[in-house]
Amino acid sequence: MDEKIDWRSICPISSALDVIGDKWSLLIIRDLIIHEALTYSQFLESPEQISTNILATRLDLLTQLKLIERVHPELASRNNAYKLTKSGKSLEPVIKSLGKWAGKYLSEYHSKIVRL
Amino acid sequence: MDEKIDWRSICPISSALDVIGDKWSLLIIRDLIIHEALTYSQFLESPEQISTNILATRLDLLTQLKLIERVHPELASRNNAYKLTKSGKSLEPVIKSLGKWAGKYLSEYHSKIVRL
DNA sequence: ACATTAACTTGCAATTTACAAGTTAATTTG
DNA sequence: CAAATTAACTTGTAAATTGCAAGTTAATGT
Repeated sequence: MDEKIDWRSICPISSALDVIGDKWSLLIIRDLIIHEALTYSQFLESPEQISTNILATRLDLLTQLKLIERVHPELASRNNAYKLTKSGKSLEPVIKSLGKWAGKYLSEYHSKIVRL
Repeated sequence: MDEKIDWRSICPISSALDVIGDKWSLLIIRDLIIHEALTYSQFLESPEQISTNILATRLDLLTQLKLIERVHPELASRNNAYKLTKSGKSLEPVIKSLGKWAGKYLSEYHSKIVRL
């Protein structure tokens, strides 16, 4: 599977969204910030309940763009966890400030939201 | 039009994505960071070419959640621009650091991307 | 060696998005 | 001030994406 991205413009913000502008990609990154390394089945345990086909295509795309990689690139995929690359790790401050924003400004609409 | 959000979990990151986890919402915010205030037609001029129905539904949702508001709430919609609220404005550092990330880590895949 | 399980893949229905065209009310123009 | 224009949407429908259930395959455990 070799996914090509259709870049909408030269704007870096738009380009970031061309890659991670969806409801799932940043949750994968979030899980890897929290847990350091996770296998395919472990991603499925997150409370948001991603479906298997979406998880597979997102892991592929994030791997292609080198936001994540296998812990043991030389080995077969079974029990071979994913971890963040430097690129993926550098999204950590973005994701954390997004979480802080949400805790502050969305709690009015979502009473159970956790505030970091 | 009264859109209800289906919050996937209590996680603030997940909740942020429930609202702005798509390819267009943050571009609307981006345009308002750059231009301070924009009308419906002016949003359509951005290079990414959002379609009219998507723009209308996103403007509604962002208005409902008070990330944006009308410049003149008391007047009719024609020529009545939108601007950021405090909530919307506070996404500015998130969006800018996302842009910086993209300029640095996506230029390898998107040769024309602009680096901030 | 046999059963189980992890990591996907596939098929299809339900949603969402994209594109084109149409509607309505507020200006602007003659 | 009547007619033409335009801003701000709305609607219809095709295309693409997502979500759900089930199936496949290879590795591992018993």
